[in-house]
Amino acid sequence: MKRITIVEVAKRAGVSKGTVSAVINARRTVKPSTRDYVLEVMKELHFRPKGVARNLKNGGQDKSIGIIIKDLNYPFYTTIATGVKEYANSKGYAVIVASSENDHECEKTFTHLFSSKDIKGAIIAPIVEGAEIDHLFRLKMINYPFVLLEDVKGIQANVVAIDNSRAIKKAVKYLIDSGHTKIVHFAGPPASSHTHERIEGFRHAFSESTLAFNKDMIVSVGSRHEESYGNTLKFFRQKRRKDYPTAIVCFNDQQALAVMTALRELGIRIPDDISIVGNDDISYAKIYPVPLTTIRAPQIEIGMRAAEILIQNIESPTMLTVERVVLETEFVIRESSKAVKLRR
Amino acid sequence: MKRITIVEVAKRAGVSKGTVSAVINARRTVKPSTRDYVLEVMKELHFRPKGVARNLKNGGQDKSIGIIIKDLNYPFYTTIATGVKEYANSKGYAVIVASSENDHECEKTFTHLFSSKDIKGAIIAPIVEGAEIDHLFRLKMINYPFVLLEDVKGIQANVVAIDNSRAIKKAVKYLIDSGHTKIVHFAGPPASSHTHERIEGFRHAFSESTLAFNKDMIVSVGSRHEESYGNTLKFFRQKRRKDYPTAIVCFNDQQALAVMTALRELGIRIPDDISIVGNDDISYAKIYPVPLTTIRAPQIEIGMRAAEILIQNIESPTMLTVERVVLETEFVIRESSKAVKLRR
DNA sequence: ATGAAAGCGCTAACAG
DNA sequence: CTGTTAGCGCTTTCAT
Repeated sequence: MKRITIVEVAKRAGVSKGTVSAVINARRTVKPSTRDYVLEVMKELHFRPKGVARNLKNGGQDKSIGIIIKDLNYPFYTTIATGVKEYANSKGYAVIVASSENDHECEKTFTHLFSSKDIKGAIIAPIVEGAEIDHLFRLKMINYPFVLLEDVKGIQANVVAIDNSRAIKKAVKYLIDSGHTKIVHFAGPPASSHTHERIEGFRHAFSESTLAFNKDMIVSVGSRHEESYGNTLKFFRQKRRKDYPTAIVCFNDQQALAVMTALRELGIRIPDDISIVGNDDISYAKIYPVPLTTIRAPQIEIGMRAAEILIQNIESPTMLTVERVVLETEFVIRESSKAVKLRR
Repeated sequence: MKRITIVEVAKRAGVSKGTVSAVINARRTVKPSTRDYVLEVMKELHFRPKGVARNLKNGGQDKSIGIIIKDLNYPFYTTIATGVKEYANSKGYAVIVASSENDHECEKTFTHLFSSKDIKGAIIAPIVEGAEIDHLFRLKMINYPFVLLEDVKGIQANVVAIDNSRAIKKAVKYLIDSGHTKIVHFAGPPASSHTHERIEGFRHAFSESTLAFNKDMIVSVGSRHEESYGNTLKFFRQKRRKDYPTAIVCFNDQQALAVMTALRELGIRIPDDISIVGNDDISYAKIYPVPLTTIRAPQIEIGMRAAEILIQNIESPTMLTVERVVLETEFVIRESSKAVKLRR
């Protein structure tokens, strides 16, 4: 059983391909009666014209780009996508978004899909774990324009990112400066490069202070809600109260929320007992149970810059040099953190 | 200046089209030295193979569907999309999402894009305002499978939706039963069909009670944050305290947040002075400044059902009968509402 | 290991 | 108004 084509329809309707084509395209040059009949036959045969074939002749003029994010439900990413849309739309590009949900296969699938559908280019928040990057090389081979939202080792490509290390450093410095001495970092998923960069930043902050860094200050907690919530509970239950940290630097705002929830459960007050600092500044951070002190990544700007670079590459007839832009973060102090009073 | 094709590359590299094709497809039948040379030429010419042409021969076997939502940053929609993914992935389909951002032209663009790229089908949260639905008719004409997330007058199509009217009715009934007599509805954007259905439900609830409905109980407030916030302020400022309602039924959770923010500004306490009821139950509703009493729409289930129907239609060789499924909502009581005590 | 040629399914002129 | 025909840019046998 093979696919039905325009030829079958033509034959069955007793007209020529050309006519069928005309009715598909709603051209007014077709006599209503034949038009209706052809339509009827199309319905009968359940004929679906193949877009790909239609586009071969004239096509390729649609302007569309794609963005592959890691989590459709994390506002950090959808806000970046909004930035992308903002710029892209202004240039006449439609943007479609796909989410890998942190699955590497999924990311691969989408890069293939985009290129094979002639989506003109892609912005990719890459999974960096297994360093499996054949699919990115493939894109390079076919000169498919793309920009990464995170550095990927081993490939030279456009990147727009933030300096995670510096961002965390700023936060830790603030904490230290405001008197905290028992600070821990609740790290993200081991597979994420963000996790490592942030750990690095945390560490560095100490090397620039009088406090000593110590491996126990890094606690692997993860970022999904259940996971982070559970790990936080565990962390505190196996500690005596006097060994509690006075400040927690969280991997991101999502984790911070789970941590807050757990602390509340444990009867630990924020910020009186413990200060919490998030990361990202998603739009909901300000309405958190306690409005969250956090490190703002300029999400809209990230999206816009990425889109700008991407579209430049798409429209350039020649190969452009690879760009790498690193955007600044901003430390936003809200109510989840405070200076430490002298010990009781 | 015309587009570079495989022919130019072949000519320039002194090989045949077939060979170039082979290197593009990373076939191992090409001698490394010629492969490298061809690659070089490709780079030089900045050649981007056209996916559309590649897919014409074998293609059309990729499994992909799209969903067009109205707001990329409203968790209600992204959660539906998550439901879609869940089901679709289990059937081997990739899903891409597009957001119309409430713009009708945008919706149209995406339906065209999807069908012309041979995305196999679409789930659409339609803008219903201007009843401009040529694009949907076009989809029907080419037998393109799609399912709507909202009824659209004048077109017979698959729909999976919730009963907005009944949902609100439940909420209002609860409010009335718990002693509220001064209830208002903050309505959504006039263009949305949800707005009208919800107003309808609000109205109906009264006809089934001893209280009388009155036009002033419906206040057009909108759903975007700034707008709702401003309108709420305005509403209360032009009223004397004793004329304040005791309960507000909000259009959706997003609006409810803006309303809460405004009330706080005005020194009105929730739920002591006024009860607030939202609509949707987005995941953040439970961490609102005051955890929000709301009407839960089964977002994941909506997505999954829609995907199921869509994929059935995609895979069926014959035309299936149109389905219309209406999912039940659930009233979730949290802390933003309470029974009314006898008047002070 | 590479070249030559026959399509893939549709659209776009032109003829008629 | 409708039929005819020549492609669109690539993939794929099948020879060589």
